[in-house]
Amino acid sequence: MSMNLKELADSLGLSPTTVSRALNGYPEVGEKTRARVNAAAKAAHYQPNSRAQRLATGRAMTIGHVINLSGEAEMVNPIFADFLAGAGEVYAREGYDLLLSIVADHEVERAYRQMAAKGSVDGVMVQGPRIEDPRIPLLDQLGLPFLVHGRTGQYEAYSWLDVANIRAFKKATDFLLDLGHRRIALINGLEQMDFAARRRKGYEEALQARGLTPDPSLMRADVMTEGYGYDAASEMLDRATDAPTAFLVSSVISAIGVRRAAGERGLRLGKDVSLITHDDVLSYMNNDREGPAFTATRSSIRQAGARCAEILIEMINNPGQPPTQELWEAELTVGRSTGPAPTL
Amino acid sequence: MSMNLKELADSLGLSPTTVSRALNGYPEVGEKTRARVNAAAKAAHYQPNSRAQRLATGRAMTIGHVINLSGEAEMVNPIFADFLAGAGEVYAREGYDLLLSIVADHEVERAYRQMAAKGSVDGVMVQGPRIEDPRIPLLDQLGLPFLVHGRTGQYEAYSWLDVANIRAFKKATDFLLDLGHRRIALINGLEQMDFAARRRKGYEEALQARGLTPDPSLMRADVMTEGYGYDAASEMLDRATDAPTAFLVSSVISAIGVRRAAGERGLRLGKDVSLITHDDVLSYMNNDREGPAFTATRSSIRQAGARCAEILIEMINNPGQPPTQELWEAELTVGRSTGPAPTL
DNA sequence: AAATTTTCCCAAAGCGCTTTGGACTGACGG
DNA sequence: CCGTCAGTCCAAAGCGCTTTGGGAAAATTT
Repeated sequence: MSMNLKELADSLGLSPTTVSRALNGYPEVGEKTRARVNAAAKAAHYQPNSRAQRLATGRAMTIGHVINLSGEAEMVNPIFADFLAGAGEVYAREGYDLLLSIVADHEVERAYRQMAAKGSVDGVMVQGPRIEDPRIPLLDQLGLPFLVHGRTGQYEAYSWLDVANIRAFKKATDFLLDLGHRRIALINGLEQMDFAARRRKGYEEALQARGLTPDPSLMRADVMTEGYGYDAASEMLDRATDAPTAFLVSSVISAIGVRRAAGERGLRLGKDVSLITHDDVLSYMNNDREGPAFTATRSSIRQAGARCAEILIEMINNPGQPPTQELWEAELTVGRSTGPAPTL
Repeated sequence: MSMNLKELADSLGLSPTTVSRALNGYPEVGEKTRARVNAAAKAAHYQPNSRAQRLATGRAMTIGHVINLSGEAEMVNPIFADFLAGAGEVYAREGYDLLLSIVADHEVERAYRQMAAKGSVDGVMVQGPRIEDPRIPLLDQLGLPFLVHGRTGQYEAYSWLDVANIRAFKKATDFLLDLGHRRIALINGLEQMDFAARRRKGYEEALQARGLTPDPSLMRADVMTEGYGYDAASEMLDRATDAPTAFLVSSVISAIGVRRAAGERGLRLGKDVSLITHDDVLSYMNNDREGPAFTATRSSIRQAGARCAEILIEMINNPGQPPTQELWEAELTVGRSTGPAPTL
């Protein structure tokens, strides 16, 4: 057991009250005394017991992240790791702990209710919102401060940070159209995900603006694994007629699968077939060695995590403010995976 | 604010003592009373305030995971997500919270010291141990129960769970040798990592057992990104003489990079060049659609996470026991990425 | 029927902090 | 010289739970 407040106070000949106030920067304590206390605390490596501190202050100094395993395979979305890294950095700086709860879909509600009832967090971060996401009204009702990374369709008054998905995918589609591509496939995330719906919208709007009708047979939606990208691209590329000449992919991981499918068929990326992917700038999937391999709409998930953490802490410290909403643009970086549509 | 113990007790005409005991299963309470209390607690959705509970019991009911960002790029190792998913499931089942701290290398010690001093965790999980890992003596000194996923060279008396890396890579190398390969490249993890050292040992032992001398120019060690696998394989495959005919890779992610390098050169996996990878069975990198794409030594990181959590909780509940040590075998599953060595 | 034990419950004392409400200085103005 | 007022410090009361040490009633023994 390490030293506690009372022992530290005794060793200084002061009361716990004064020592506590000195350490927490309250004004009712003499400057020489404060200096003495700080020195002694540092020397003794004193750290206030967080369990006691939390009970006394009524604050958990903890932010909750509930991550739901998606699909039957109960997959962990790999972007969570980078998002957490960004957010965790800010939490540490601000003295907050990060409570992580990884649960199956049907356990999510219980996890939030429990966090609220047990008082183990001061606020929660919501990731990967659906178009209609029950978590938003739930958290509203529970009175737990929360920030959504992404947006959801139905509600208005909540705080969020999102990338401009519609504009990003519109821009990407325009880029491919300008290169002469007309049959562009969309390898998207699950349809109920809000970001996927927005990206599809951007894609469709760009096509329609040029008088093209989106072809449902070129649009796929699923959990974005490597295998999914491979399967979807394989099927499309093997078509006798009307195979796509370009792919628009929602994740670097699936893009790798698309590249594999193309490679196996002897198709060179950027020559025989083009590909643009959304790039979350995942640290272990760096798309930027000697120039980006994939042309991509990019927006760092890690920076988003950091900013989300800042906003949420701000919300917790200043309750009762109107919602914060922040929209980030994704930039289109041209890599080696795009080129003019092949002329037959 | 939700209901607290005192209010619940008042509503039942009982003392907080009795209600607490009833809920926690102590024998000093009548059966009818206990039933009444449980019913009322359920009806009121009563959940004990965890801040108070933790202070009173002196237990944090929390396990700490300190994840260090590796390398200059401060990368998040993607296997953490799956490991956490496995462990998190067990924690939830056992009523433990998961405190996640993601910090740069030089902050790791501070993170552990703080957890110990502030009493915010009952134990910690150690991942990715180095050959000489300062965390082990540190945690020993701090008196914090800990479990290591992997092993470390220098110490004896600590608890760990590890896969038999030497045997796994020996088996994989033998498999390639049996196929006639003689120039086998090793695309390994960072040298200071214990698992990487063991895998190299297995690889070298297998070669030496056949009278072959390991060729340093065919051995690489780095953080296992996709780009690293691509670069290493590209360089080796472009050699005018003595290019490898097979690759042994420590991670599916880097294996994807190797595959890309081979593909770009028109080399077919399993025909022109062979590849065996270690497969942590990451959920979003499924290597098992219609038969495994890669021949692999596999061991589920997620199952390891779950088992690690069980062991650690066991250790926390029964202190003073001798260390638990568990060694898992990795199975070699044959996929489509291996074939006989090409005859020139 | 008295003595003992068991059963079931409660009052009160913590857990280690923060925070409220004084109390005691010395300085300062009238 | 007394009253006022900052300036410093402390005692004590929580925060919401668990746990120790009884105590009264009921059950059992003698």
